[in-house]
Amino acid sequence: MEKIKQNTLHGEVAERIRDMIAQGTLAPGSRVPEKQLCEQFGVSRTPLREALKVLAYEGFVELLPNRGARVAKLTRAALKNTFEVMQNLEALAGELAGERITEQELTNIEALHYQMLAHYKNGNMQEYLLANQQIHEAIVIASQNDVLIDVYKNLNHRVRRVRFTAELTNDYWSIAVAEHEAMIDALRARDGNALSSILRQHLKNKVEFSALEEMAE
Amino acid sequence: MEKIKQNTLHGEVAERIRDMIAQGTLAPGSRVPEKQLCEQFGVSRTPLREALKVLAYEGFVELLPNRGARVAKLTRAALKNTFEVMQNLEALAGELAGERITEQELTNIEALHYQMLAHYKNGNMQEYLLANQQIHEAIVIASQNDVLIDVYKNLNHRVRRVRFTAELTNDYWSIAVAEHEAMIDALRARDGNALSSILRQHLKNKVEFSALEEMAE
DNA sequence: AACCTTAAAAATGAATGCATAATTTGTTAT
DNA sequence: ATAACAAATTATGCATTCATTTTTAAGGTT
Repeated sequence: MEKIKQNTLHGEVAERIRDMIAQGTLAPGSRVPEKQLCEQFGVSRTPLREALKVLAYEGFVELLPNRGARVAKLTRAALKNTFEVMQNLEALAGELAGERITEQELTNIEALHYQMLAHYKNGNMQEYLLANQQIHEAIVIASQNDVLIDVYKNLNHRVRRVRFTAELTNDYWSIAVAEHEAMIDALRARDGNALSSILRQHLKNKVEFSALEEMAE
Repeated sequence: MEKIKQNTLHGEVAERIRDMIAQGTLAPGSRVPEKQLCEQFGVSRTPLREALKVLAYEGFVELLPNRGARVAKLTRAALKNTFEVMQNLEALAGELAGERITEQELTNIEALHYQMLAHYKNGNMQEYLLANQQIHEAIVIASQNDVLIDVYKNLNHRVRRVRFTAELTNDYWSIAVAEHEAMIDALRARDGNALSSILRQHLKNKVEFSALEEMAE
């Protein structure tokens, strides 16, 4: 995985810790050992602690006074809540994208869509999920609302671990693909309202059928 | 104003800086002088810098590598985007609150509502806006969705400066009060859908009529 | 006088050091 | 043997210090 070069040390450290949490190297509920991570990253405690403050506000860890940081548990309730919000944000994004999407963005999403279809035909679920994810992100970006984009990305970050470990049943998979077809149609027609309701339904199905909530403890 | 006791120094510092930004003591676009603030608060640079990392994530300041922190400008576009998202989040909150609000929460909101009406009758705009704000927050809390609550509070924080400097025209003010009446009715009936659409309209009106977007530079 | 170059000053980013709180370990008493 | 207490170890929170970068200022050149 190519890593985006962060200008700041604490930013780099935060990114590394986020990865470790997403990959499960740092188990949920476990404490974050400052000293050990410092040695591992070859940095002092100052930038590491700064990174922890940021991660705390992003919801990746929780800070207990005089007890350091613990990896936040992604409880079932938290996952449900996060999806509930993301669902709504994507619906808003769709609505706005209908009015604001550029030709180039549309072309790009279409390309991703066809790639995704190919992965579906090949039964390649990992690649499918990746393209799928990129399409959803692209729609959010097409909303041209920076605040929406930021908030969405943060929430997406928090749940990315479960997003890519989901198992799709064949039945649901075909439904999802059909819904994606409808999304593309709505985008081409610049029909924000249609796109919005398709997205809302799509994400509701996703949570229901892919048993995403089962993935949290 | 009573201040909530923060356990951590950096949390306390962050709160103080937020206030300074909200009150305009730290002007938008100006740099945040670490040394000066350290002396003023009587703390060292470490907790102050930790606070700045948090504030950057919250959108109050922006961090430039090797150039420290600058107070983020609340541009008109950013304000518009923020309201766009908040509007949607409140609509979602209303929908959920319809299903989930507790008796006690409802009673509390009713009480706030009557307080607000009193301030309206007295023409006390500051107090009105405060009660208004508390009602909106209470509805969001009644959604029982912690993620939603967190995101909403953060966005609300960012725009609080303009929220309380808004000037309401008498015409709009009476419309707003009527909409609030409808909100209370919908809540009492536990009608999430109705509440959701009332909130959506209410917030759209608020932005339009109170000329909130004019308040940003 | 305006502009560029260069040196001094100030500010930032990160490492280290110190005091305090929490955790672990070892001992003793029941 | 288990539980409770106490000492030692460890980790955290904050202050201080050091190195690097940026900003400011001065002096010289055109």
